[in-house]
Amino acid sequence: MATEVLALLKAHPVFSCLDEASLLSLAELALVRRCAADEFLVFAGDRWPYLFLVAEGSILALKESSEGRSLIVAEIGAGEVFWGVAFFETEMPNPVTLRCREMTKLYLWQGEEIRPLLLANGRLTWELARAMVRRMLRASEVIEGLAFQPVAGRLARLLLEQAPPDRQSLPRSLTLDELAARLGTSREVVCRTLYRFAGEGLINITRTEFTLTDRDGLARLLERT
Amino acid sequence: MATEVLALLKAHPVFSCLDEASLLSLAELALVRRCAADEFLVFAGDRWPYLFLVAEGSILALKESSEGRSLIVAEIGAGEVFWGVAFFETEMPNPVTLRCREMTKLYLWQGEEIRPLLLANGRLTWELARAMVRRMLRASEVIEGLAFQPVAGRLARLLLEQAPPDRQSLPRSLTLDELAARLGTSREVVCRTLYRFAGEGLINITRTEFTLTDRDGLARLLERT
DNA sequence: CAGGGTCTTTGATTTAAGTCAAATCCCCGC
DNA sequence: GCGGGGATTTGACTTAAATCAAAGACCCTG
Repeated sequence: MATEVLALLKAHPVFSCLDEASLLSLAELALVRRCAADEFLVFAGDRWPYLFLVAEGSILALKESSEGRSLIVAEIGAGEVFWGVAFFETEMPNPVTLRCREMTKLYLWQGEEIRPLLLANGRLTWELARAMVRRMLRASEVIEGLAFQPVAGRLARLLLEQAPPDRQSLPRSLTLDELAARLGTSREVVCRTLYRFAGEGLINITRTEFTLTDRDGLARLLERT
Repeated sequence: MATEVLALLKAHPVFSCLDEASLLSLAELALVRRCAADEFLVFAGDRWPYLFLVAEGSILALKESSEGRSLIVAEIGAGEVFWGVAFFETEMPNPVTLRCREMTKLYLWQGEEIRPLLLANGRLTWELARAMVRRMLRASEVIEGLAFQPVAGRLARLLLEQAPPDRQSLPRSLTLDELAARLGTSREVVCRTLYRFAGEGLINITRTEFTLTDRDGLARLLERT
């Protein structure tokens, strides 16, 4: 089955720089794992020294507060790489919990196993560093939203992101609780804000989908950053 | 004057892994820059492809909202490295503004100049990646604070961090505005919260310093994460 | 030592958002 | 077609925090 990993590696911006031999040895070192929806990969606070590549499904990186609220900080979809902090800093506990959003298949590599490859291959490590920077940019957006934007602004942005730019409608695939976790608020507030948008003619709400009737209006809510 | 850079590089966890020759060529490629207090290095939104090492002074990484509020997300002190996003992702605008907190001297390297060194030297790139992970951990704490903790909790943490663990008192070196920017709130709220702490017997306030009279009490404010 | 400027403190008010509770809706399997 | 369970919606209430305004305190300079 090494064929699948190999194909994934070859197609991936981080790994595609490797020569055939390195790709093969990487493929050999890979561990496979399948997780059911809602299954946990790591809990925040655990040490978890793995780098991984999602083959199918997707994984949520989230933080939980002791009062039971949670905040989703990233979604790692098929074809993307992510890592536990301990992959780099061996003794450090992970700052986020990783949970599968759906049935997910992933390949992982333990830190010590592939460190030699990284140390020997500057290009690979460089590409990995770039992937890290891109994650950091995302974290940066989260911080900006939490610090400067009211819930309405964050919700508007989420709606705009989720709806494909060409289409105006998006199916209600996320529950209010999930939306709330992505915004860092509660389901009630999300619900009210959605209906406020509807009242202002920005969106249309039906049981099965949202329709963005005024993209510019939504975008205007973001300007106040 | 290449001696100073060289000494700094040798002492630094990221660069100390290099051999003498690489260190020398790095030292030669270094640009020096001196900045006055409050001088800006980059504005958020600019492209800025540099990696830098602070020799003296310190630099604040901050975000600003259009309403004039600002949030300090990191402080880069003497001996530490940091980078503009464009150092890794050439076309990306920087997510934070960098501003000198005081008279600061730093050495910087332009992306293209030292990329060959990084690509050729996996160990160096690896150590840089680790430095990135440590910054990411910090960002993660910021997110957690903003998402789950009230201002009081964030302030308590800041006080505990600023006071050396052995001493109980810390000079009031930061203005209320600076404190507010570190917490993501306004000076008035910081002021009130400080006096609330004083009223609860957690700290003592004088014009020149704070005294932590009840560290455990402050720490208890953090548990509610 | 007077005066301007910055920083701090306090009060009054408003507002966004969190919380608790309850009603309703809807999907699904039996 | 019926009942149960999760998800949604709405109302009422509370609270943390933002905002606006103004008064003090302090420091430096001329």
